[in-house]
Amino acid sequence: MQKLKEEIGRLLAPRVSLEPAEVISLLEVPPEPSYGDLAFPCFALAKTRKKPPPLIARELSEEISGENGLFWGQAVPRGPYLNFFVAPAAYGREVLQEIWNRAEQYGHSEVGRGGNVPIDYSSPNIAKPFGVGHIRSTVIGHSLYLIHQALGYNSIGINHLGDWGTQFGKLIVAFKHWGDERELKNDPVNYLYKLYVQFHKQVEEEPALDDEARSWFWKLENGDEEAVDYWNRFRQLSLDNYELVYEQLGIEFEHYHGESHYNQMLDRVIDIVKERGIASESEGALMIDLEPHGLPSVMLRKKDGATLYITRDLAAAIYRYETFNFARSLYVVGAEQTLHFQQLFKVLELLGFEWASRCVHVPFGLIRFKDGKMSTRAGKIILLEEVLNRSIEMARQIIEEKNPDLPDKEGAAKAVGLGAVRFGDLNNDRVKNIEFDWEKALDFSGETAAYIQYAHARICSILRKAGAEYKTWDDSSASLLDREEEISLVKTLALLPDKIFASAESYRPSILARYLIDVARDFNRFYHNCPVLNSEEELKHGRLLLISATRQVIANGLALLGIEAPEEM
RNA sequence: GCGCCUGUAGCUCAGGGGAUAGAGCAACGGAUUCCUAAUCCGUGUGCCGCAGGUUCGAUUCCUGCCAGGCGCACCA
Repeated sequence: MQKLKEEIGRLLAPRVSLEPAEVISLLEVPPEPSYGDLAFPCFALAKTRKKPPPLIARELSEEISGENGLFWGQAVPRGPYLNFFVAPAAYGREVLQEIWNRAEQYGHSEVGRGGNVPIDYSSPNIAKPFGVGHIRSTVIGHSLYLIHQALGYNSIGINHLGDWGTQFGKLIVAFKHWGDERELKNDPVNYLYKLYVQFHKQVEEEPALDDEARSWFWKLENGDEEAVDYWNRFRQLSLDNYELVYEQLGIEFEHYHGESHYNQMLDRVIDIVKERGIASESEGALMIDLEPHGLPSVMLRKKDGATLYITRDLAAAIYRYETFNFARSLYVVGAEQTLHFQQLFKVLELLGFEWASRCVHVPFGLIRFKDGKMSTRAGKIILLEEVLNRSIEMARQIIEEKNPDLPDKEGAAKAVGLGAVRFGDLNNDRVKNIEFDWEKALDFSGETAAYIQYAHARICSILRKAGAEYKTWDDSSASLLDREEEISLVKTLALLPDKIFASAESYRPSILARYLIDVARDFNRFYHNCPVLNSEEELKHGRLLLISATRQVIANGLALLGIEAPEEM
């Protein structure tokens, strides 16, 4: 599509006294394929030419009627638009050949120029179970990691574990009051979670527990041996549990720098803030006044000397800059923390760090039940493990029913089951809240990962049956694709690079996810109307090249969403 | 009270100054001598939350309002 645009740009630019780049940026895709493939709107010319746009469109079409386009067949005026139709032979050959040549690299680029992009994602709170709420950060973050990598950035996955803070005081108190060593050994994470919930129930009757918890956290921050000992055990037990989930999801992090990692930097952060004179003491606490900037003030140090979340986040931000000198620094964290990040970035700016503008909060909506928000404290939560297992089980059942002779049922069930869960989090705009619904989470029809994976598997099946002699590039075969279903599929395949880029620039993997649905839909229409293996020799070769390119696009796209593309299912 | 986000078909959601506003689900009806029917084709539905404003043109941009969600100093 890019070459077509460039050609139109060169052609039109001198006739409308604009730069080719300006013409290209004006081009749009008509709402209806029958109107054409690219449209040049003439509204902008109306003022300078003092003519109504429809007349300009007609005149332009006459002016260029003698020109022969390489990639466009004809240019037809329609109302205020000049509509260009692609020349199927040249265009199809061009697109398919690019995919053929670049293969796994198709859609990738070097725009990132190796710039470091630390991505803070997943980042669960230690000693709390990994619920479906965390999966959004994990899945979206991981996809952004892969997408940035594909654009030539050096992605750096950081699991900013919530392994510090008052919650550890609470856990220690709960464990000392009600803890049972045997139960802890048995099922550590769920047991710690039980204690956490119990603490919050009990504190309503015994408010003193809160003070006790605060004091234990104070001890922890001051290196009390017993406190540190508890902390170490709770932390390690939780980590072991998370790693099982990450392994299942195929995710690895470059760094497991939790909040505790920044403890030794906190004094320096406080010093820097004092040096710049933006902090002040208030009722014994250290504050930064953000009121002049339209934000609530933040507290860096409590009156008892303990630090807060934002203090550690400041340390983390500075650490990331000093370590990675990043091109961008992403925080894939829930929308409920938007204010926190506004405050964080504002403080960085007040500290005079020009790189503050390169820090980006990538927020996402909550997962909710029909009757309200999930809450770790209240024990209202669905475990991710359970969702993943049920999803895989459901996929297994469907395979048993539809394709009982499949050789690798287990592999396919895993790919489809995990893909469904991931896709559910990726296909809608991330800022919207999601209502958790088992039926929807386990539905494999319609706009789902399975729809895309199925198209991929069907293509693989056809390619397996085709002889080896078709596994070569052939110019003339690739030029034969002129049916509507073929052209429309080719045009969709041409969009992958744009979609990957757009996903990165807006930090929205949903753009890529939705695009892959379009690819699969276009393929299915083609598949139902155009026989491949039963076609006449040269056309058969051309169609094999087309579906081979389609397979490549789906495989490349799904890979960037972290979803497997099985060859059979 | 203040701030941020959301409001599009019965449901879940795409789209995003311009050409008749689109998918999936659900409902109903069709398609398999043929490459896996997890598919495809057809049928119906919209004060694009409300009211103003900018514009040749607004569902899209601006302002106000309404509704829902989230957040607002010793949690993370």
